Amino acid sequence: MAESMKGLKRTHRCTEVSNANIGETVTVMGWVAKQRNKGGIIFVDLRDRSGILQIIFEEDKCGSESFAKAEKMRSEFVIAVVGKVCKREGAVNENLATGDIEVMAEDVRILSESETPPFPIEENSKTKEEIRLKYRYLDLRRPDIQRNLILRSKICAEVRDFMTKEGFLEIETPILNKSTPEGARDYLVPSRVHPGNFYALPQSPQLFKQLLMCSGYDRYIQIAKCFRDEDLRADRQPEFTQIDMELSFVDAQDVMDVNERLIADVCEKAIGLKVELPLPRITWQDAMDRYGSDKPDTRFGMELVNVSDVVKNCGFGVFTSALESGGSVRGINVKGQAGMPRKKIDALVDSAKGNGAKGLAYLAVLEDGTYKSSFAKFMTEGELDALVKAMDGEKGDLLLFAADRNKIVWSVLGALRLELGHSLGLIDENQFNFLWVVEFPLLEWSDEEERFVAMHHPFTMPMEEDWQYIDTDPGRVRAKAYDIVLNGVELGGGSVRIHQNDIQEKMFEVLGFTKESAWERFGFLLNAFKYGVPPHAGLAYGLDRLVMLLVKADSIREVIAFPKVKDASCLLTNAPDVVDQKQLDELQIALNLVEETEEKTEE
RNA sequence: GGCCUAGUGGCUCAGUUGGUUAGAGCGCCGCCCUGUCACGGCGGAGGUCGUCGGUUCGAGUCCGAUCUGGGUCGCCA
Repeated sequence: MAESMKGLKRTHRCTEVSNANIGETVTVMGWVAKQRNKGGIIFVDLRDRSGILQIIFEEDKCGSESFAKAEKMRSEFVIAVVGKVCKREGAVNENLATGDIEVMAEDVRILSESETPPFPIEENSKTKEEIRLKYRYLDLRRPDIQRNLILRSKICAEVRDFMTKEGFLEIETPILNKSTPEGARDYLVPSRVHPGNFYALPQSPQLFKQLLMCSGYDRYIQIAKCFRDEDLRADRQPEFTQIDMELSFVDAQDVMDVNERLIADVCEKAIGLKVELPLPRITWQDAMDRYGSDKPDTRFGMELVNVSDVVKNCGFGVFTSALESGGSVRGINVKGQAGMPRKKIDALVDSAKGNGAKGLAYLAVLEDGTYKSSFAKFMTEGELDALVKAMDGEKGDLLLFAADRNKIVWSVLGALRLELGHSLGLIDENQFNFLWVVEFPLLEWSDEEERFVAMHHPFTMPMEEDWQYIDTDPGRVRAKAYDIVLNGVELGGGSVRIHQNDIQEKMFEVLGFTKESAWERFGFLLNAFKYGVPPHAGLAYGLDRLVMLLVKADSIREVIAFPKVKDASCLLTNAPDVVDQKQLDELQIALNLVEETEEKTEE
């Protein structure tokens, strides 16, 4: 039976009670984590968001009524305890912050009883995520999740504090927006007042923050909810949070400078991590050439080596034909793995194929100096020696090669490098390697749409020295865009924006927009630019990813209070769900559901 | 949409080439216990093996489909 807390006021959280309070009477409230009944004495571990405090019940101290309540206490009962803080008579518990004290109960109330929870409320839960998310309100009681969310809150507070001191203004932008269907799929919201018309939830506050620059707010920041209707991943949710910013009268250097200091400040205050500044920088081209990725994990080596020149005249057709069709041959040196069993190598080949490779060539430098290789018979000894030398191959090394279009070679070897880095234990989990990737290509060829698309977005400023190639060789033009990467995860990205009409119009033209369609979609921004627009630049972080990495979680769901599962539904609330016909009628929406077709009859 | 992976008491798992009544730890319930903190002791309850279909004398185990989580590719300007 639930009792009232009338007349009681909590004086401390559990671990706020300390040695300094010995002899004092305190009132603590929280959840029963554990009850240990020794017969004449009952111990209760009381838990709240601060941690655990031991309560002790003895009948002659607390009275028979309270003792009877203590006897019936079960896990997750919510109780209030009034009692005296004592030094422990028994052994000290080194595992608890409050391990050398306890509260001798004098009065107790059971504020709320609890059914037995479906899974234990404890750290390092091994419970399936499905169940954890269904009972997320219980899962969120677990100390490690609580620490994650508390740290997340601290990071947000620190970001606001730091940025405010740097002269940034926090300004909210709308959630109900105009749909601009370039980029990710929009979440649409129907309008009751304008039947047949839809708002879109923001994928990011991009255009609004640029408008704020037009309006003279100079330095803007927002911790902004964003929405993208795309498939989920371990580090991707359909709704997520950005630390979004935009600055006027700055260049890329200024943006990176303030953000490095922000990162260093937040890391130090949140987890006591000292980040050395300035952060390393690498061009996009170097990142691809060395790591096969535009978000390199630099915590280990095994860099890619371009051996195209070495093998261009060799007898191995796979290599030469890749080169003839404009591709490259590159390799990685897996140190000391020449003895890798055939089965494992085959698994690597399969995973390379999964990433788009037609195959994967290997060469093991055995301890006796001979080679074991999938392509040795196609090459002369001299060619093999030259290749091994180019790869810095020593006795005991395993060399892996991919030959194809650059894009495929990079992605195959980049993925392989990461896979091997993890499986061979080459990664120091305590290392935090931040770096900037700069000078991204402005445009990217889309096979699907058979045109160039913006790699970042259509408002990204090209580099002056490359702008001359925009007509003759658009793929060569680099952008004033930068990404910040931590341990192989893209933490954030941004760019200097175009503020000149002629460049913007040219961009739209290159991207295949007609003048009309550009104005239809972005007219409000282009109009604003007619009335005096300052040069501006910005950046946005994925807050969830930042927190995830700082707490060393392996999924973003561990740092989001109520995340969605793989198919973007919520196991707790069962959203999304059907709605009443009445609601649809009001919106004048008729459903036109496509029936599941059965197309497995023939054969 | 593709590929990979998991589903067995409340939780986490084991379950051999298909073979009697499907086991363990934790949790839960009852009794006992005045210094426990992974408390301890004794006793007990609890499972149509995700679902449907098939093969078989016989299916947790084999086959097919399907559902539900997770990872990944596509996708994410």
